[in-house]
Amino acid sequence: MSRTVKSPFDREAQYAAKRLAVIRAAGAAFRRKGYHNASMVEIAKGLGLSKAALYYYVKSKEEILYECHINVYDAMDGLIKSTRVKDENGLERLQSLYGAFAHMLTRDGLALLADVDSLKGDYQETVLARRGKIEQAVTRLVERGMKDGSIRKADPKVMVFFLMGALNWLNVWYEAGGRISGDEIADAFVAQMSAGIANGV
Amino acid sequence: MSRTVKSPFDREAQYAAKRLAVIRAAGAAFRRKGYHNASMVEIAKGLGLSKAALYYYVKSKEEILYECHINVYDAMDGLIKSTRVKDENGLERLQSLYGAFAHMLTRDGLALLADVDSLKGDYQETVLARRGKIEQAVTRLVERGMKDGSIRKADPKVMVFFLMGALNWLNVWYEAGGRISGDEIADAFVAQMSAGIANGV
DNA sequence: AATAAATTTGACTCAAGGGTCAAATTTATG
DNA sequence: CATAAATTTGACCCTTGAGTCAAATTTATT
Repeated sequence: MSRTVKSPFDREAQYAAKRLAVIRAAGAAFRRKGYHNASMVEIAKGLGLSKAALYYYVKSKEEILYECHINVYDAMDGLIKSTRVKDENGLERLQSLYGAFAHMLTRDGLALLADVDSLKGDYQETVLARRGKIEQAVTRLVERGMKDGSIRKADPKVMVFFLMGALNWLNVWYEAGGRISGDEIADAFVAQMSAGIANGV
Repeated sequence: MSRTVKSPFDREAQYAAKRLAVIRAAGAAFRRKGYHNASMVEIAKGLGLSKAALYYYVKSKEEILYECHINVYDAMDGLIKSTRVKDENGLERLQSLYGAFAHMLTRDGLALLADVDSLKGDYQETVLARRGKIEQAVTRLVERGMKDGSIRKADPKVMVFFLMGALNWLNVWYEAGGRISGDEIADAFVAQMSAGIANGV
């Protein structure tokens, strides 16, 4: 029926959607087997395409990896903004944000990849910069909490690395549809995170 | 001088020492650039050798990666044994162990590598099994703590993954000789770990 | 149906890097 | 010193996998 929508927008949208599908599929493969162990042919086959077709949507394998990273960081940036609530203290905000992170990472499609080393030049710089931004935002929340007394005083950087580590590791062991649901993970992570840094006074 | 010690032991010891040096150097490179981005030629050059010489000490690149993993797990097993103290509750034991882990990982030479996916067959199975053993040991401590009341009740597995994540991430961001010392890291990690899981009742 | 644009592909090129080997070099031993 | 064993190497082979391209196929447009 309305299969033939012809707005000039349609073509681009179609292309963008397929491009995204390529990136998602590749990302899943990267997560499962690692960047270098997942070949373009495999990824293509998984989508019912030939390798050459992938290059119609994408410039290089490295670009795919780059996009995978950026997609997660975009999502995280979004969560940082959306969990910004006026009348909450540092700890409360961090709880919302951390829970949102955990929740997002347990949904299919988005995963924190480890292979930053496989990116070169600008790609790597940009990704590291983006990751740095996220860490900064989290660090600011922690510092805020230390000031308002909701978080105990300690080295904020180390605290944040500790917390981000748990998130990064999440994508290594967690598999969707397993014994534990994403919601449960998120709750457990928030609990453990906040107990670890809350001010016990 | 006593440069010419000739016990039949000497030759083997020499060989073993060099072999270990190869594995250490490779491990450092793997950590810095990732398994696939560190070439055998590079590793060899770093040791003032040719690539071919490496193969006198080692069967394959994969074997090196395997040994790197095993070395860490051996060390961890050692720490598990040495921190086993009779009259301590679960939380106290876990504090000792976790601190020992963090301390070890901030010393040069040993690092938790991420590239398990690059191992095939028995290599991978063994490494995963070893990692599993470590996680089990930690999980047992957590469960013990839940029974003796020192650790709050929750899903032990998730708790442990959270904690192990922080350790795994450690090797990504920590660089020896930086702003913070290994001891400080260890202390901070123990504090945050135990606050996160301690029983607040 | 004819034409043009968008997709897709098979077949190919090419570089990188792991691994091998016979020969050279160093080190120890009678 | 001569001989043997232990190390090391340069040159080479070979597989894997990323990326390319002209041609084929599918999808829209007139």
